[in-house]
Amino acid sequence: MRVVLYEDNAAIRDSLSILLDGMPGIEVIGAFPNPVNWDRQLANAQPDVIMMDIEMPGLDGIQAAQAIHTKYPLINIVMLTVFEQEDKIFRALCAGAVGYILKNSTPTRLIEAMQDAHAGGAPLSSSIARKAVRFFEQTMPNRFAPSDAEPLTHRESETLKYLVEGLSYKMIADRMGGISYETVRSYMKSIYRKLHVASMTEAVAKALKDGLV
Amino acid sequence: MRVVLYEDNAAIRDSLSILLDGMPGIEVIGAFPNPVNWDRQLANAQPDVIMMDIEMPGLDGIQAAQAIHTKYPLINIVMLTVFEQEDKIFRALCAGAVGYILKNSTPTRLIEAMQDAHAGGAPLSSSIARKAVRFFEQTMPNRFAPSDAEPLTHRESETLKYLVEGLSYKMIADRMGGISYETVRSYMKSIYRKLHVASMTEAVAKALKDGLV
DNA sequence: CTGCGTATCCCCACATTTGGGGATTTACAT
DNA sequence: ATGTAAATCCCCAAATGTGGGGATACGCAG
Repeated sequence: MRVVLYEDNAAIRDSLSILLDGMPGIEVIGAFPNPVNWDRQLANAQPDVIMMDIEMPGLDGIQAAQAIHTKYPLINIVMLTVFEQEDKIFRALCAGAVGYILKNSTPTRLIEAMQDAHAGGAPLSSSIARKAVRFFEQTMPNRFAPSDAEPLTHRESETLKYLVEGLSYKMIADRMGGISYETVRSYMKSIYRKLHVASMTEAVAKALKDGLV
Repeated sequence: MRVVLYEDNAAIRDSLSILLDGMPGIEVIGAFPNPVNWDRQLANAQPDVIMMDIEMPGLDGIQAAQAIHTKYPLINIVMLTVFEQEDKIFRALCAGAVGYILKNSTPTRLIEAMQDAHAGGAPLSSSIARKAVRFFEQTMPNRFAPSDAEPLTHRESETLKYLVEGLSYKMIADRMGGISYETVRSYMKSIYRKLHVASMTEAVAKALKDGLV
């Protein structure tokens, strides 16, 4: 398991480096005080896991995580932080981080977390995992719920998808292979009936809230 | 810690009962083959944790979980299942379950899971936690992201909120204290400019995707 | 006091959506 | 073969939204 560290505090960075490198099966191939040059630093290194401090002077670890994750989606990024702040947790997870570990964790826990991340898990503390789980319920209470709604046909789903992308009837007609405007209208009428809505905005809101897209 | 079990297989139900009841600090106050009568069964019992089988003949454990969670939001519901099916996981979490444990887990792991749930954690296997975490990134890549968008004024946010609820300009005007249709139009124009959109659907989609509501 | 932003309102012309009717062809199952 | 569902197209009239201009009043910072 190849690891890269980003941590501004030199003492912590060195301790982590030594701790991780001392484990069999773990190799620290880079340890930097900040991720400004992540692109260059990761170009040759092919780390399996990155441990990223959130609080770094002058640079947001979460934004760095987002950038890195976009370019290297296979690298498992674990955020490291002192405090358990809900907003940062969600921002980190949305940015593509797979784990969120507190700095005061035991060395054993830290190593476990890295191995967990590498093995396809998501190292989160219990209370953080609970916050994440609660989020599902709060954000999408209907999503995946057993629904009694009539299922949309293939073309109707397609229409709805384009609608959510903000296209007008005319644009949708074009995008669906140059079919007629009136055909799109037909699909929309069916969608309205099946979804129990009466306007584009309602359809879009329902599609997004219920995960129809 | 007071526990109630729902599991149709009598053998498994009895084993779990004995296993859990044998632990110090754990008391099994009910064990039933299905949750049809959950309302009566839970009225007098005040369990801290419910272990709910997902696959029960004639009754969906997830729907039961939803009903129970709605009435008793403080009870920690842990789903128990044989297979790790992604759709069921998300449905369970959206229904209010806090954990998702496989039946082939070790007795130790099962007990840990119950204690974790009771302690405010979320007992999920590594791979399930990863799926949940991935979900954040896939569903709301922009949500919580540091945004450079112009902030909406109070009235604009209000307008956008109603828009997402599916209201028309006229209805929004009514809902906002009987202000003029033209005023709503003004707000919409500002919203379009600030959000870089040009239609109600785009505005709604952006509002929901970026968590502006 | 002189901007600046916010909140409120107005007009016109044009584009788009909505609700109500239809229609044909193809495919698939009874 | 007969019916049902999907996919495709059409018309009309009315409602609604969009883009372009304005306007007044209020409060607050410089």
